Amino acid sequence: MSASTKLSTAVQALCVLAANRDCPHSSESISRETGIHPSRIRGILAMLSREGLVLSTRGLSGGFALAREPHTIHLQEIYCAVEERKAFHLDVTRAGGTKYPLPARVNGWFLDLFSDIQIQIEERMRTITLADVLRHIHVPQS
Amino acid sequence: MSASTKLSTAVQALCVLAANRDCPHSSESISRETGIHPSRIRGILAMLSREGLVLSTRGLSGGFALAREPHTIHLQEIYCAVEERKAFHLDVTRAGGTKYPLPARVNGWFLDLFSDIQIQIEERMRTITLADVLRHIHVPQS
DNA sequence: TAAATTGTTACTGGTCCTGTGACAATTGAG
DNA sequence: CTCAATTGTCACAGGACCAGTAACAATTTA
Repeated sequence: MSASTKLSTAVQALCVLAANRDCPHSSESISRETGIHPSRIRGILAMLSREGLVLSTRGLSGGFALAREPHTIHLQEIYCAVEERKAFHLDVTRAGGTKYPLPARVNGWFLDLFSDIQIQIEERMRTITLADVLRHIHVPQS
Repeated sequence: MSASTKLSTAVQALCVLAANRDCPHSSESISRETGIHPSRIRGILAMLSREGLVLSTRGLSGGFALAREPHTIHLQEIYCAVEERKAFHLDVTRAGGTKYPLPARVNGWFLDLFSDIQIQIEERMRTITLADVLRHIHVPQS
């Protein structure tokens, strides 16, 4: 698969944060709106926090909040924060080496093609912001 | 992942078939040139055979051969013959239903976006033929 | 009749993802 | 200060998918 549910979970959580920016949201409260396990939400929002997309504070009345305006948060950032692997990649564990020149050459060609496609996809995702998503799914922004 | 090694294996096998079109190639002989297990090659070439990309004959002096000219075989056909899953897809096992409207809406939006990207990728792969691959990896065509 | 070959199935092992629980670290309230 | 709430992180089990391999029936030719 190209995109795991992590990406969807991240966007859902960001939508919750964007819907009400007055106070931080706990993983519990986000879970109540999405049905996703709080621990999972914490794990994914921690990744977004490391990339500076959300702010997190511990302790009483702590929680998560958007770090920037929704129209400045791009889908590509969310994707890269959450997914380690490339969107479009090829498993080339079999190097081939000198014994089998054909697989080495074919895999090399594929790697070039796929990294090219990868760039195309990321460019496309860079044109979509969290504000666009909110508009499309009709979530009122505060 | 987006593309398994099946796609690479399929292209490698097609390159072997294209390099010498005079006689059918057995899975054994293709294995000797690629290092891939004969059973795996048979499985993948059976998929290509079902889609009409290669011809297969059993029995003595049987084997596999290209069904069409290399410049009429497009990468997109190979891909679709070999991969069940979409190149760019999202696991949306969690339907959400009426209890959680947010995930349902976000996942629906993602499905639209991804099928759009999928179309882009397939269009790109439709512009690449087996003959192009052979040229790029310097395999002489007979 | 026998040998060679494909087509298909089953099994094993590995990797990744999801869901879940647990607990230390941190922070604010009283 | 003490305690409760919260994040950050780790560990574990279960499932899905894939690669690699072996085995065997079906088919075809010599």
